[in-house]
Amino acid sequence: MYTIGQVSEMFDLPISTLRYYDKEGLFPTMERKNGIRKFGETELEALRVIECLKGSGLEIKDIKLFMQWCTEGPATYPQRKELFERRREAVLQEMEQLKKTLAMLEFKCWYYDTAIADGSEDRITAMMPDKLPRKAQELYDIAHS
Amino acid sequence: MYTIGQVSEMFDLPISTLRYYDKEGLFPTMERKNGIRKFGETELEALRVIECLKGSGLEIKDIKLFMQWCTEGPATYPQRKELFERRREAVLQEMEQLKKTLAMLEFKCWYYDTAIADGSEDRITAMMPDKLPRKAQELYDIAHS
DNA sequence: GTAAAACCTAGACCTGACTTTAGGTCAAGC
DNA sequence: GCTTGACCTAAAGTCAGGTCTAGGTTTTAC
Repeated sequence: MYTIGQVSEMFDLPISTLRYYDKEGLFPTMERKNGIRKFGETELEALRVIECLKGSGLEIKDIKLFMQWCTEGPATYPQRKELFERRREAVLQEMEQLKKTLAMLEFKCWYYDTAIADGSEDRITAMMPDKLPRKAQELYDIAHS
Repeated sequence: MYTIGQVSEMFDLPISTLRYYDKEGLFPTMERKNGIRKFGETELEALRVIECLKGSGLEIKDIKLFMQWCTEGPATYPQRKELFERRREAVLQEMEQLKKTLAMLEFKCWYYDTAIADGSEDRITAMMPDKLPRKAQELYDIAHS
């Protein structure tokens, strides 16, 4: 069993954030001793899941819902499974989007490298949008797809 | 030249958001006619860059700074290049993080699939943390790395 | 030439996710 | 037993990124 301060160190999260999560109902079965929170294995695993679901773009109030399901036994396994399935799809989409963002950023890196070498953007703009060097064209096409 | 309503449709962004971007200084050279905004090619390209930089996690006030540089000619090419370079690194990191998130989500999908089949989590928890089936173990290890 | 649709501004409001503050309680070391 | 550090609560404050409102102007279509 850990205190809030120990958990704060372990997860590198401010104590205020842990208390906020608790207030929002993210640790529905956490115990206390004289008012002081006792974080057990359940809460540490909850925190791992919170970071994961947050990273997938889920809101706190929906994470709370999941934590609630976890207290309701096997009957909620299907809901929980479906939640992770949907988050998985959201993350895959986000990754696709990031690939385009990355292509745009790399295109812009090439763009400014070239502009610096040339001293102006004139030569590049004359090549746009479809007479760029192979590598640059590929990035441009991904970014604008 | 386009009106704010046309641009709103083209980019699927609320008109209020375009006005907000303008107020925040993201279109520093936009023209007006009788007070009415005229979006030109410069502004459309600015919007593409805004979406890209926003997607990379950059804040509006920093995007504004970039747009400012764009009005200052070739002297700011190096800053602009460096900005894209840094955003590129941020996005690569974000992608790494998302891979872990995805592994966790897929692990949890497997977890609940198995729990549903078993009717309880007992058999799984007995296998944790390092006696899981190969595929599940791989996901678990990535997620907890 | 007039009505409706599309535009404008300033400023208030909203949401999510914290963070800070003020005032108090608990526990560990001396 | 007392001080100090770690804990507690409720409630207010913060910040980013919008969104909405009220009241007014401009453009477009008849």
